[in-house]
Amino acid sequence: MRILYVEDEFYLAEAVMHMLEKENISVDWVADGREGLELALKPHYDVIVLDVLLPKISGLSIVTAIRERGVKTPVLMLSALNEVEEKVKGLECGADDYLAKPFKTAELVARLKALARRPALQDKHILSYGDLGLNLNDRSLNGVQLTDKEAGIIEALMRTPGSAVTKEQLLAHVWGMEVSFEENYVEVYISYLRKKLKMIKSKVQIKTIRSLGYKLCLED
Amino acid sequence: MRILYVEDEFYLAEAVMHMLEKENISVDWVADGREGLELALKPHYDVIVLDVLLPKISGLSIVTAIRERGVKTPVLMLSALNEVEEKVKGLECGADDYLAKPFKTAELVARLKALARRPALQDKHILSYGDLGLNLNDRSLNGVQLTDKEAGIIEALMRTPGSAVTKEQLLAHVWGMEVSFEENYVEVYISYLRKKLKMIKSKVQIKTIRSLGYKLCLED
DNA sequence: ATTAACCTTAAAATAGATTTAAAAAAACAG
DNA sequence: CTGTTTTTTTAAATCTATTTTAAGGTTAAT
Repeated sequence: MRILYVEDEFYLAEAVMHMLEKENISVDWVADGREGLELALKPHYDVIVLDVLLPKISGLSIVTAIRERGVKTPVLMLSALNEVEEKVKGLECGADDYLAKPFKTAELVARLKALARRPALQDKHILSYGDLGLNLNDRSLNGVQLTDKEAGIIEALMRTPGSAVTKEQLLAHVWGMEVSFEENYVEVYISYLRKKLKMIKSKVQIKTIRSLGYKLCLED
Repeated sequence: MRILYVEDEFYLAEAVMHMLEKENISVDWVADGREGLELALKPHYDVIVLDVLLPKISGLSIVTAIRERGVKTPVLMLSALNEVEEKVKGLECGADDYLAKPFKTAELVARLKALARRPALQDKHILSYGDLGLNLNDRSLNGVQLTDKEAGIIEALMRTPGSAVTKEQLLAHVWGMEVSFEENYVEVYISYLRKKLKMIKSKVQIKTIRSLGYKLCLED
């Protein structure tokens, strides 16, 4: 099992890492919120453990941010005992479990195992493919805002992962039946989307299949 | 310190009571939900400890019921490890802390003391997001007074942190179903609220998602 | 090489959002 | 009750993001 551990108290972090490694859990430790967020966005971890109070970006903000971008890795929050409000907020933000400080390492291990075991929670308003997460609630793709038409196109592509979608289908899905095939709406919006995918630095690409349509695929 | 302990597992209850009495905590133990509710309504206790699963009336229902009747005694919920949904529900219902089973008695004692120590929670309804705190009692946002409609709008946004709320939802929430979509009430009040957010110098912003609605987000 | 399909871009048009101010209604104080 | 103040509603002017249109450049297939 591999976890990401974001914690700014050095001695605590060291002690915990030592114990976890005995349990055969490999730990990536960072002390800084910003760095933590960056790593948390990668899909490498079985569980992410976040301290609530962190330099630069709080643990709560990290959970919110990664959940908005469709990252579903289980999150365990750590915080000083009795900060009940923090706890509630943590769970509301999308954390999966909570542990009050100070804690027994044995309990941490038990909870980590429980979290790692459980089936990846799927959030129904997030559609994902590769490293992309489309939030249908606020029309954002990995955090960047899409317009109505952009979201319509990428949604259609993401709902049929791997297989091609014709231009006519896309037109029908986003603009409705009545528009003529003459218009180049689809080409224009595919171009806009590719620009945004590049901006996100996604590994997903929109591949054109000439005289047929488009499909999503992974780089290479 | 005196607590009410509602628990249907006899052997667990006995063990816990034994430990707590050593700590000089006097315990009233009942095994039944209905009886538990009756006692919980009395103001005799420093803390109420509730198992979630109980005969007749669940722990969750007990919290809801006593909070509705204005009882402010701190509540600690007990439930099997990893039932995260239960946990969230428990806290939403008005419980103050949560402990997963199985637990170390030492931890239970620590949390009981923490709960008993804390100032009687005055039910000042405060909703928070980022650096904002909306006081629902006097309709003030970080000290500045809001009007009825302003408060209604920001409340709806703050209750779904991070996710978008449509204009129709806002209209329905603040003005009721019957108003037509033609009116620009929402736009007007969003404008007023932004002015007040600026005045407060909050880091929270109201982001518009064109043709969809609004959501709260942090600066940047 | 030719041609049809596709890509990109930028300007024009539009739909939707913002801001204001004034009128109407409601709340409040004397 | 009456006048004053605050809040809500209405409406119009302004602004802006998104969509549409259009045109010239690029690519791939025969």
